[in-house]
Amino acid sequence: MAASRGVRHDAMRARNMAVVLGAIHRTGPLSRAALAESTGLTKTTVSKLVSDLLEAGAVSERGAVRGGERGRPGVAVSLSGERVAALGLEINIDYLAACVVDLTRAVRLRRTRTADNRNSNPGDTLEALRRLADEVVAEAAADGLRVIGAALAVPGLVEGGLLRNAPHLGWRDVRVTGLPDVPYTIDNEANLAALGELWFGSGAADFLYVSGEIGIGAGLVVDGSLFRGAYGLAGEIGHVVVVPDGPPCRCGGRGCLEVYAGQDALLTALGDAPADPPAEDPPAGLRGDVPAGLPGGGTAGVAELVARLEAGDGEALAACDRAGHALGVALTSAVHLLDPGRIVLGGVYAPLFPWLSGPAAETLTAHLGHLRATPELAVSQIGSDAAVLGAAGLVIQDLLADPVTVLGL
Amino acid sequence: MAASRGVRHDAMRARNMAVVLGAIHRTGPLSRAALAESTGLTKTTVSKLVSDLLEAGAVSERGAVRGGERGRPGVAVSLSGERVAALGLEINIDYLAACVVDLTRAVRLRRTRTADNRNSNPGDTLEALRRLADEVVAEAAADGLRVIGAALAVPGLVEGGLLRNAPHLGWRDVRVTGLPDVPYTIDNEANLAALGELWFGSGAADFLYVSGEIGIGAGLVVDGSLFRGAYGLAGEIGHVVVVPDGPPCRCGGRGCLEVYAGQDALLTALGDAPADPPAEDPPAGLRGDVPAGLPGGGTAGVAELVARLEAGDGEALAACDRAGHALGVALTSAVHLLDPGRIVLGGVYAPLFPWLSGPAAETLTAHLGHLRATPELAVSQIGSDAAVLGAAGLVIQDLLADPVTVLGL
DNA sequence: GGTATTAGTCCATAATCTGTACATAATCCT
DNA sequence: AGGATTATGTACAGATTATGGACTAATACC
Repeated sequence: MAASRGVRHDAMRARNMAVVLGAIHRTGPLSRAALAESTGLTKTTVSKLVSDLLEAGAVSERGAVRGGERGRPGVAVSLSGERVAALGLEINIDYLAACVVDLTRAVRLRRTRTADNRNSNPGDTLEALRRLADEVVAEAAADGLRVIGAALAVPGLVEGGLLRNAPHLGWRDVRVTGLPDVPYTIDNEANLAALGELWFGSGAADFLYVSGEIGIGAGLVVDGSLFRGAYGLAGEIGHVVVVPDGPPCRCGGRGCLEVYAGQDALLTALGDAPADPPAEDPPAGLRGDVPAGLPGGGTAGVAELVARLEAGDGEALAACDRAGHALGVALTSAVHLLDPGRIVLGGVYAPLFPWLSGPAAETLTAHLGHLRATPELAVSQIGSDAAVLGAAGLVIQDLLADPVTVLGL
Repeated sequence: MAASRGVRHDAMRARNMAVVLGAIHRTGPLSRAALAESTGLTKTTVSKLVSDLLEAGAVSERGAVRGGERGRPGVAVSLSGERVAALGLEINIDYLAACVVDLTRAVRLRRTRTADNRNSNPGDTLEALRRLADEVVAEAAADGLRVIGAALAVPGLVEGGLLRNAPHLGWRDVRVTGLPDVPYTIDNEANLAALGELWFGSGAADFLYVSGEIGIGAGLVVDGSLFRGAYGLAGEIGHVVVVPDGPPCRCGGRGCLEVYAGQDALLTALGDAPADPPAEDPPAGLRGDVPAGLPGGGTAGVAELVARLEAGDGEALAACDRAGHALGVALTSAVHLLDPGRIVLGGVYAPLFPWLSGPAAETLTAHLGHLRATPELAVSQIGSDAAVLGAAGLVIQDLLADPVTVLGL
């Protein structure tokens, strides 16, 4: 626990600045008088703070606000999408992505480069990412937007600004450098995807975002903020135990969710590579072949799976059914332990949602019993953009939380 | 999200008061000069704040502090255990408990009344609790201690200060009233036990406290604060799925941890009441009779179980082994989802620790594979007092977090 | 015993918010 | 149409709290 420091007048002012900006952000355009009302500050104080926010380009005046009442009309103050923006970046297994989001969380630019980053050289990949970033920053500048910070999503474990381990990239202990000259942070892709769903998705403030990819990750958002656990490793739902004596998983354990509902398990329905022998003695409800399969290959495979499902292919439907039931078991444990508000399925689960959600919900309801209501199962609204958007959103969040520091007021 | 309010000078002062008191609490006796150094405030400011804390009885001067250095020696300022105290209360299935803890977190009084509160009348039980509370408050007053707040631990679901449902007490929607005339809060027993372990136990700031009782609850502490989930229902480890098609649980689900490792399951080893038919088709590693049994009866049963274990009784050892393995499976899921720092076993698991921890750790390590190191399994240091102590500790915590409000400075 | 050094207090100054007064701009009413 | 009414936003004096340097106090070193 860092020894907390005393606060001075400037901290009080910084706090009030954040309170005013936060009120504008939450409630939408407000007059100075309404801001004074909702924050408990006086009109005088609000006026001074708003004038500084105007100067910094964080807010703008948008003509009169009328409530049909008598008296002088107020001047609406709203977040300005014209001056400052955030840069979101993502390195993933088969692409690089960048986006620019303005202060109103409107997506202004989005750019993706396909690239095979499996076992790539970090230097080369980062150089390509830098070019992409420079490009979008320049385009944003042409729109009058100043990028005030960046965040980078990576498919791996991040600790203290250092990418410790990204198995699918084959990277270990990589320090990211050479990005555009703004403050930046780096975080795990699943975490940022959950935040992306928070800020750009359905708008709920409490949910568990479950992202099916090669592995299966989850990010828990409680009251609008991300739960990370003691070491930042929380949400590893892919290795929750579904069957204690199930087939071995690549993690070294047995019967993990990933074995039943990972991308590879789903794609074995395509008949590509039933690599391992069938599971030994799986209990009822999870019977059937569950090879710890080999890749059916990227998102193309998922598109083909969806095509087969739509065509009513029995094998494909059975694979989804099996995965859905396994997901339901894992979600039962997750609901009891994490108590999420609702459950959002993203990643490859988003296109498969129509076939997965039924079995998953059924199993979940059966196992939850009467202790609590079954949380709503919803599909992610933003699909594969979740992580980049979440990264940009994180920068915006930081700005809203402390505008004085971020904007140098 | 409550609209956050602007802060004024008094909030700045309140914050600094908490910072100063927190520094004293964390670091132990400190001179005013050292406080100024560690908080970043000036000596003048610290002096004024300390003088108010002295007057309120929160801190006391304890003679000179010498570092062997030259110059005028500082006056050590430390938390005062002489003036203010907190009241912890607990209603449980077979007893009522109360304790008084002073500001230094020293336990000054502890009192337990055995009482059968199963399906009791809330009014009668609360009246008995009030008498107990009045008694200890009076005794504390005789010691010069002013009780500034109380917290009550109950075995049930609490929402907004209201006890929504306590199945073992047979209470629903009870509002607690008539306690001594101080501010009080009410919270779930497992949550408060976890906090008790935080403040009165091993001193770790990150852990999952697992409490075996009739049911099995858990409280997750991350960086010194409790994780509650979206609706305050997090940590229900007792109904994590261990075997998807296991025997039915009283919750309506199947194969929950509680079925394998609850107090009743453990006590069936005593041969008291194998009430239900044996489980159908449990997979290897969890084979054996696992009746969703009836009570073997209170802590007396546990004492007998321990006696048999010490005597090397095969049936008892097998029950513990089975429960330990099931616990290991559930903990695997918990570790992946919650990422706790370590795992502390309490409640009836504390006396059974020598027989449970081996199998549990073995299963946990096997299932975690190489993804992460196995968290340390530790035994709770405070046993059955955890919840009352946690309740009192919560009040102390509130005081330390905001001394101005709590002490009326 | 004198000097250096550190602790704690005093007082003038600075930063920020509050509260009242006032100019401004709209609607309402006659 | 014109004045009354009402609400917005700004100006200025006053209150609160922290800062910073000067000053007193107490101890160690020489």
